[in-house]
Amino acid sequence: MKQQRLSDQIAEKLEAMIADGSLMPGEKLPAERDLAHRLEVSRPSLREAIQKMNSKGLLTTRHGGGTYVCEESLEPSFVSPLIALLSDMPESRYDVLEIRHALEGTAAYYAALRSTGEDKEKIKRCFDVMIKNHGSPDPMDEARADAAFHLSIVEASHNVVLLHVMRGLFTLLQSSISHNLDKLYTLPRVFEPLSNQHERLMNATVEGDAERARQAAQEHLVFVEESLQQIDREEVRKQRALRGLTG
Amino acid sequence: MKQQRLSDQIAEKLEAMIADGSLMPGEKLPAERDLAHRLEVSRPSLREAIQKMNSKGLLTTRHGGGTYVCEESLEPSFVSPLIALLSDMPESRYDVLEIRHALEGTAAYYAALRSTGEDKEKIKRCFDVMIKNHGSPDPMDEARADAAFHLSIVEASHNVVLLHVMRGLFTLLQSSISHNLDKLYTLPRVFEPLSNQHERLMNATVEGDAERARQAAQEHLVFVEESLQQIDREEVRKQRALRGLTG
DNA sequence: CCTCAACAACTGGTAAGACCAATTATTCCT
DNA sequence: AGGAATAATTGGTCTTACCAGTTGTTGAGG
Repeated sequence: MKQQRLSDQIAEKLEAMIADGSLMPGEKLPAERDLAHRLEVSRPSLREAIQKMNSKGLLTTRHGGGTYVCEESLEPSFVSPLIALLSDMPESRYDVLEIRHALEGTAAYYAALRSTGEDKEKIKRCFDVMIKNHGSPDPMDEARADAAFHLSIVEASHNVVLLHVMRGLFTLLQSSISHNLDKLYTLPRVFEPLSNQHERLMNATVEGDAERARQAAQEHLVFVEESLQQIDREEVRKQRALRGLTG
Repeated sequence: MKQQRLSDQIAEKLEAMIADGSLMPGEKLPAERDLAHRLEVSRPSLREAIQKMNSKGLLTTRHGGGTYVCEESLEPSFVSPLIALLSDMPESRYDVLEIRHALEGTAAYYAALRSTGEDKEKIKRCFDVMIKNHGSPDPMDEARADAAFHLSIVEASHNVVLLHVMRGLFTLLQSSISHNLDKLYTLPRVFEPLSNQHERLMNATVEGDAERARQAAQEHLVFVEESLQQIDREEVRKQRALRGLTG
């Protein structure tokens, strides 16, 4: 019937890259000249596309600074109102874990079925980074590496909606990590089994054994949940001891 | 502290002219070269402004024909950009179903364990509304009632994060309903089993039988997924037949 | 005199190059 | 080592030119 404007095609391509996760929220786009050359279009055409996405709220541009994928408006709509809530009631962390328990099994299952060679390499890379970051001075580094590993598996499931949901959940978790979650990464007796679980999950996924992958993910989450509960219980005991001393 | 982009200033000026009636809906704008000269700006800048207003739905442009003020525009369209992105890809409906498949089972499970008497009453009310709305002139009514029913169960699971996630997913589903999803509610041979599944899900939940509730939810989602695939296949076949007639 | 096809003059679409302005990273001096 | 001047990078704008559809005119043929 008709041919689309070039700027529309460009915008569409960029939007698809955002939707399928190739472009992360907050990520910086290549420079206009660079990107125009790589997409084999002129700079004005690329600019028109960027302007359009800009007015849609998908990109933000700072003069001399660069163009970025907008993160606020791309946040899954459920996270922002929840962040405040989550820091007020720490027990809702278990709510997040319940959801992960349900979702990560499915993610691992489909990742085992659908992952490409590229996906598998990324999963292995994330695993290595996670191992390397153990014992880092900042526990957040380890938490981020952990999240990146799990998200690489979600990405390999090739379910774009799932990817955005899980990203939102991890954002949610990391924004409230200061409570107790960081302890999970520092306790030595926890790290060993955690690492083994991660390895089993990775192996089952890259080998394409869907059922084993789902199983591994679920066992992992059960362990995390139990460990957290234990940490919380110890925390409560410590608080009580302190109150005993002061009162 | 302004330093507004020139293209934004131009767009603003044009929007003001539309707002105060200087430019009537349907009216043709001067040619780009002409207008650029009259506004004392370059043509690329003017074009960027036009592109932006184009993506806002304020202007329409026909190659070689001219640029016109859109007659009837300004639908609210205040959905999140992410939702808009994902709505454009029809296959994301199946992504949503995969996630629901994982989540609703868990939701039903915990709803059976944790729901209060008040929760159970609300679930029953939503079920009745759903039955009553069957055959409504607007299929969207039925879709909304369906969503409300499922959300009432999620609510009864007393997992606030899960509730927010599922709300987001239903928004996503409803925003892309026009594709095929509405057919799901209109086919008579689909309604009966759908209704039975809903009833089994409700009964298991209010009776507190967690495992049966999870089972019912999962069977329901499997059925929905299969039905949708079948509808899509029929749609493809119909399109092929049409092409056969015209070609 | 009317019809219609070819042509000419718009109009928007794309491209390339140049220069300005703001930001960011680097380097050098104190 | 700290901070200011500077160089490199990046977005913002302009000019020019040419391509591609649309529209209106014109002129030849009925």
